[in-house]
Amino acid sequence: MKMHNPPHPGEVLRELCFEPLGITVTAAAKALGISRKTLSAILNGKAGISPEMALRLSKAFDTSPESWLNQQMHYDIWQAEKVHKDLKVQKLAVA
Amino acid sequence: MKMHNPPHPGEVLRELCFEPLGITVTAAAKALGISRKTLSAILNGKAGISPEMALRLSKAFDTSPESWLNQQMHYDIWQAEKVHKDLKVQKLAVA
DNA sequence: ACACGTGAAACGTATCACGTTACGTTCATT
DNA sequence: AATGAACGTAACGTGATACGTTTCACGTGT
Repeated sequence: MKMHNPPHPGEVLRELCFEPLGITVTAAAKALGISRKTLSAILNGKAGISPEMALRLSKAFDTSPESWLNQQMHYDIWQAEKVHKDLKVQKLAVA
Repeated sequence: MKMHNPPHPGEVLRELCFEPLGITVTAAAKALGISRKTLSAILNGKAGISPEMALRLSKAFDTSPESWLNQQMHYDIWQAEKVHKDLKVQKLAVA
């Protein structure tokens, strides 16, 4: 199973949660208890979703922290695969 | 669904992958292309599994990076819930 | 007794999340 | 036209974390 260019979790957040609610970034940041800059960075793909942030989102939107961190994980793996294409690792388990 | 004290991914690594193979930490680190210290820290719960490390493990053991980062994610969430018990967040979505 | 593998600590570097403060732009209301 | 809200962004500092090299102390086997 391949992942093709997974979206940044921040974009998903914006499109799936914030835009439907019509809430401003400023207000949302205040509700989440974080700074506007931090939220802005996430929504614009400049920052990832930390475990603590996943907790906040799960409480605000009545979801699971896992759902947010899973997106972040897939994004991170995809990024890591791009950057570390030439990763030389010896096989340790029998084939 | 609650997670009760999920094990540190490093312990799982040690018990499920390294002990059965009877490989030394030094040799495994060399095979993975990382320092012995870094591997030691992971196996002893002093460091987490980074996306890049998950990639290395997946190549060495013919598994998926997701399986490793998933463990790390659950561990991180559990930790975050312990530390940030009193997280005041306003509900944003309708109940 | 000596060498080797191991765990762990100290130290340095790089990256990243996060906060505060500040600036410029755009848009809407006055 | 002017005021203020909302937004993106930059600078700066802090703390956490991953990673490396070096070093030290504890074992075990030769």
